[in-house]
Amino acid sequence: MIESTPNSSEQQPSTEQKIKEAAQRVFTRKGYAATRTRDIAEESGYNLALINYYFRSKEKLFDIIMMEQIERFVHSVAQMLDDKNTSLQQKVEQLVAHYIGMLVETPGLAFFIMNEINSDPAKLFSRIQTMAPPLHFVEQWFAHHAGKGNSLSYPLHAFINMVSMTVFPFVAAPVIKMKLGCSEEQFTAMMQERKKLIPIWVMNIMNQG
Amino acid sequence: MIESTPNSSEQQPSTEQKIKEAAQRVFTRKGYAATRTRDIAEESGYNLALINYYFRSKEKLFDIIMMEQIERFVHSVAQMLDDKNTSLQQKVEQLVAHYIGMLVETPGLAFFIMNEINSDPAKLFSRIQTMAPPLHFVEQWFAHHAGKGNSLSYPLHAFINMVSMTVFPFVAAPVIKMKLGCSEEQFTAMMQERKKLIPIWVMNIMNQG
DNA sequence: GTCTATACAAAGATAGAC
DNA sequence: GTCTATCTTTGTATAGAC
Repeated sequence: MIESTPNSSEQQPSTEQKIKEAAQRVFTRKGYAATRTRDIAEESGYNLALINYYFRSKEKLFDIIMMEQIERFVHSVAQMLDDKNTSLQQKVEQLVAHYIGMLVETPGLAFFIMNEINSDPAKLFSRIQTMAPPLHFVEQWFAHHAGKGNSLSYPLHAFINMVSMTVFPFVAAPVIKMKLGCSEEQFTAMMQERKKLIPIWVMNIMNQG
Repeated sequence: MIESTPNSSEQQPSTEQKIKEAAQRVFTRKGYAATRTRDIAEESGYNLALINYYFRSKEKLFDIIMMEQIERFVHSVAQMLDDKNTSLQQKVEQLVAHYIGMLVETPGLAFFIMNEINSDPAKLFSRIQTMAPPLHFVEQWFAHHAGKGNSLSYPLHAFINMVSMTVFPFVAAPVIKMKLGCSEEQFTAMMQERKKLIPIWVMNIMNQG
């Protein structure tokens, strides 16, 4: 195996790091399939062989980059979801805002995750599983439904709705932009509106019998 | 260019048609990326070169197959959406049920559409555009919001919500299945439940101020 | 550890014979 | 229209200089 990069608090970025950053730029610009390992080599300023030396394959390199993004996201969210001092509604508001904020800033992330989910769900799932300890949010979510006489699956439906309304617009973004007249700003503005609206809709759905 | 297939009401399937059917089977079974043109050749009983003779590339062949599926779907929906004798709520119920029904029966279709949307949105959009004449549904949708003092973008939000809640679960299906314990039947049962629930949620959202 | 050059295999695309 | 043989691109791997 390859020695993991040692330097974390010294010097400038390592070669490995520079390759990763170059790869991220190219992948973001052209997408996975259209990116050739030779493109990444050129963008990084290093040779083709170096990519293979550090990361055994194009796919592994891609996975590493995107998994890091997902991990950063999950960690940042885990903290807010485990806060004992916020109400369920506040958590929903924070979660939705956080999701949308990240997806606005990281174009292609939603698409990547969808791709991962559909090509190797187990890998992604286990990776996220280990990152997600029991959360206060989960308790609150189910407690909220407890007294309502809903079917057992209702909390799951409500959760799926929250994620759907938040994430799906990004997956369908190109089509929505065309409807709005191809403007990136309009799309972002609409998603900002949704930061306020989605929690209202979600809470309403949760309070239905 | 290649001569379009002539036979529509005579004889058995043409070679072109047989290749298309073989390709559909392989694509459905293995997914686009994992399907080799050689697999399709073998499945069809013809030679590798024939595929290229009829459809210039693997990608074009795939596009043709999936576009045909989408067209079939859009046409079947257009009729119900233009019906002057059904209420808006009835149309929503029909639309959601129809979407879910098709996605349950055609695994991978949601994923394909998502991919199309993100790789060449214009192609897909123009293709669907030409298929969608002004529909009674659209009038009813906006009329419903007219007197409500909502923001101008609210009808769009409501529409996005409907599509999101309907389609997104299929895109995220692998993860949901894992949560439910990997059972295909449970997932389908859940989507059948949603046929009834989504219209309720959508109408509630539309009736909010 | 870093890099150049090169080899190799898989898979899509094509030329040309029939 | 159909097939065989071949070309090209691209991901991957290795040998060897420094």
